[in-house]
Amino acid sequence: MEFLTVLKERGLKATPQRVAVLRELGKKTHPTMEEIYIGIREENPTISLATVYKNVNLLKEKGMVIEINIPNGKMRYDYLARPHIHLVCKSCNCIEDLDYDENLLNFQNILEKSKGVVIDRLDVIASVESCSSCK
Amino acid sequence: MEFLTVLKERGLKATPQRVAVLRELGKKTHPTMEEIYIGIREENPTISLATVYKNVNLLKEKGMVIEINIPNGKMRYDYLARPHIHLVCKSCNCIEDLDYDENLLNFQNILEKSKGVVIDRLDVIASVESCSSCK
DNA sequence: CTATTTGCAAACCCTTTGCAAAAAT
DNA sequence: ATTTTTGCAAAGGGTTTGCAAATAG
Repeated sequence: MEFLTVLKERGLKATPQRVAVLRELGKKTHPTMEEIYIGIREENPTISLATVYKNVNLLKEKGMVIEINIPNGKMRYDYLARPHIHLVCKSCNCIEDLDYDENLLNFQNILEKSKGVVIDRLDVIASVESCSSCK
Repeated sequence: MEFLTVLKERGLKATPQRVAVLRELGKKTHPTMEEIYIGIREENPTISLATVYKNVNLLKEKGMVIEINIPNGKMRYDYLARPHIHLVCKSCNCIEDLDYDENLLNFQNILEKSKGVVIDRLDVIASVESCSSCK
């Protein structure tokens, strides 16, 4: 299993609960804490919500997971394979992952030069009222 | 006063508390709910925190105020004169407003065309570890 | 005069914490 | 054997709500 290696690399113990959290986050669903909890409970009915919180936060600190802070919505979480941005639809609540494009990289470079800073993190959330999959 | 007109246009009553909320948000400080409350109390010591919440949320619904959802930080609010993006510094907690540039507009256009959507809102938050004003 | 808004306190999330038992290395 | 992690229940923090009194238009 890929996750076992990834955890070992960061010096984290591979408990069944932790692996389950990673597995849930690995699905392309961008779940909330609650949804991760509910998802895991189907296979591991004894996991506690507190454990989910602790693990997601730990994985976030280790840079393996990011928060997606959707306008007027609950916090969602995503397994971070590589940096990407999010397209969220207010009608069907779907979230699509998109790669950075050239324009966004240009934007970032110009900003870094003009302000004399190093951008550590660029959160981009594009919100639409309805998308192609919800009509 | 500008705010009185703006409120009237949206059919909202111009209570002293509401005007004070707008005045606080008009400062370039990107305050939290608590900070708005504390700021107003200096002049209007009887305002309640609940009233601040109610007003900020109402102004948000009416499109006069936006939330700024900073990674790992409290929610901040901003009087929305015209759309802009935010450069936040983790060291000094400052937030600088920046205008959209050509690259960002290109990015938005391309995304709209390729996905067949209309972007209703584009939240861009660039985070830096330290900025020019905090060394 | 009527509809909205305020302020208070209680209720309501969501999230974190302390700690003893369990599990991983 | 040592350190980390779990699960529980309680505490914490921010936000919302219900309602009577006050205020704006």
